[in-house]
Amino acid sequence: MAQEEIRAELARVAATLGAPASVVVELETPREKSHGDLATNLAMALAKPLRSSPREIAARLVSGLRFRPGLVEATEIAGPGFINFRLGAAQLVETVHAVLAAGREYGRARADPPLRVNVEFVSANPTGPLHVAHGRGAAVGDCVASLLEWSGHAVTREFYVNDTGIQVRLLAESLWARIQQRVGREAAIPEEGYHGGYLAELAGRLLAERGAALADEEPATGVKICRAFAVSALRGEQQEDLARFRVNIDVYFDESRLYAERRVEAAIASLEARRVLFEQDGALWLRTTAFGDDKDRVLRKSDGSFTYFLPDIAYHEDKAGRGFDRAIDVWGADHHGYVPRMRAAMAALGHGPAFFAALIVQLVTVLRHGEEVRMSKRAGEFISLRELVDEVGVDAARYFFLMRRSDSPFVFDVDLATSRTDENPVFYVQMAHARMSGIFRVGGLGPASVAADGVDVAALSDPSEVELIKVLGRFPLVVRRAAEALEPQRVTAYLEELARAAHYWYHRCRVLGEPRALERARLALARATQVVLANGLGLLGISAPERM
RNA sequence: GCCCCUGUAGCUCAGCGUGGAUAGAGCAGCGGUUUCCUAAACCGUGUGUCGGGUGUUCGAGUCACCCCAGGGGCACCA
Repeated sequence: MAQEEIRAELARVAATLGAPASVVVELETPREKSHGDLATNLAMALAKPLRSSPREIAARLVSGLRFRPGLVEATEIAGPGFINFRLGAAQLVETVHAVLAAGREYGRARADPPLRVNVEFVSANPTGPLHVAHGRGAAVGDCVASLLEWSGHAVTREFYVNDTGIQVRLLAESLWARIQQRVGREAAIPEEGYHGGYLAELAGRLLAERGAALADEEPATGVKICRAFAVSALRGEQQEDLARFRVNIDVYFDESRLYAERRVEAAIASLEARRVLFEQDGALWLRTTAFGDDKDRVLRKSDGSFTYFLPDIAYHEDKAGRGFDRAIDVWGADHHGYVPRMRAAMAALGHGPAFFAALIVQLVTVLRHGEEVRMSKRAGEFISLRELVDEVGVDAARYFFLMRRSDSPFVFDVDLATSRTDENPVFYVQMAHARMSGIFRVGGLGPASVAADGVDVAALSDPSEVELIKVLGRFPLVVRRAAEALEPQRVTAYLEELARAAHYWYHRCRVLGEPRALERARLALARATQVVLANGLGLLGISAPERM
């Protein structure tokens, strides 16, 4: 692509001027059209290390640049030292060619070096159905994973299952109480337990499976049976919900495995070897303050039991042990205070700062008919992911969850998500794709039959098509930036911009029935636009409909 | 009390990590054009204390510090 060629040439010339390797060559698309198609602030970034004025350096850079014919039409130095590039007209056709040649692969990149990345998300306790906030985490985690795949990395999608501990015990006791109630006995659900109606339903299923005699078991035995049944049933439901939400988890990692494989002891031993543990007041502490945390943390309490922090450390150490170069966790907002200590623990174990990253997913509130739908898990009333998907569909749900930064609270407007107007961004983007498809349908042409060969450059001269092609050309850069920043909302923002350019072009330029050369050129552009829209939507896990 | 997040146009938000050219988009509003491969689109229209202040810098929405407002977190809980 033109961007990569220009970037490489800038880097080459900068090196001949003695630029340090630490200065990264970045190209951007200027807001102001008169500033050209691409611009770099490289000369300004080099001003300090080269001890010269930005404009002087810019002049030396420009005089050294050698581009192949047709790539760059004009280069100019502007403002405080920007170098602006105006691409040659042939670049437009090259973009169309590149899109059509790469097809479904357009926008994918090769990583250097490719990394093994573990993206852990949702990780809900197996204590109930997934709710809307899990849905947001699922969409974000899945899309971040896809972005990294598109950038050439090897990604594993992972879900951590808390199958031990107090929450699961309370779940089992709550189900046991429901069993007792079913057979007409007085039984109270533990105060801190699970009061949702789904447990009453589970109790019915369990009784049907095991017979009424189950209720006469010793409580200890009964609770144990309840526990196994509930965890398995609820986990199964969560998996179904995720599958329906088009999320495919590669690895479900059970917390119990950490104990079975003695990973917890191994983690203590590793920390011990690094001399970052100390004992105080009968407890075992990790000196996280030596790694940026604001206080030290207990790993093993004075009563001998572990805090939750320790298995979490063991779990992340296990990820490293499985060969992952990066561990990216998608956590709910209530865990954000946990980030510094986990980062500190990873540093204490000798992992570099790039190993661990946490994405915080903020709360979701649901708006229906202009009113907030209140959610409270404790009272057993909340909107499940399933209900939301039933109401708005997978496409709208995923798109909405992805269109804002994950760390800012999100108001999900159900009415907007289901509206068939251009105010609804997912409708607007999908409609652009459907319109491109419509051209081929009406023309009786297979989209795949369109080739860029023989396309007459000069034919695509309307400003709307020049603009559309430039937007198409930016897609690979957008994907790369979104992957680096772990920010899916950059892709939705881009798709809206692309859809806008496509709708604009569609209304301004007819395709079918134009003179032959022009029709061919425009068919190629329609196909290229369709491909990029489909690729972008596919990256987000959203369908690209042929008609709507 | 300490920590984190948020604060940008009437509304919803980009932009902040890597400071850079007159701070952007969508929606809503106002004025106009058109009704054609999909169900409306297009053109024009913005006097924003970038929450406030101080500082660093040739240059700050972006970095540092302080303050204000809203939300979240704080444990030998999970």
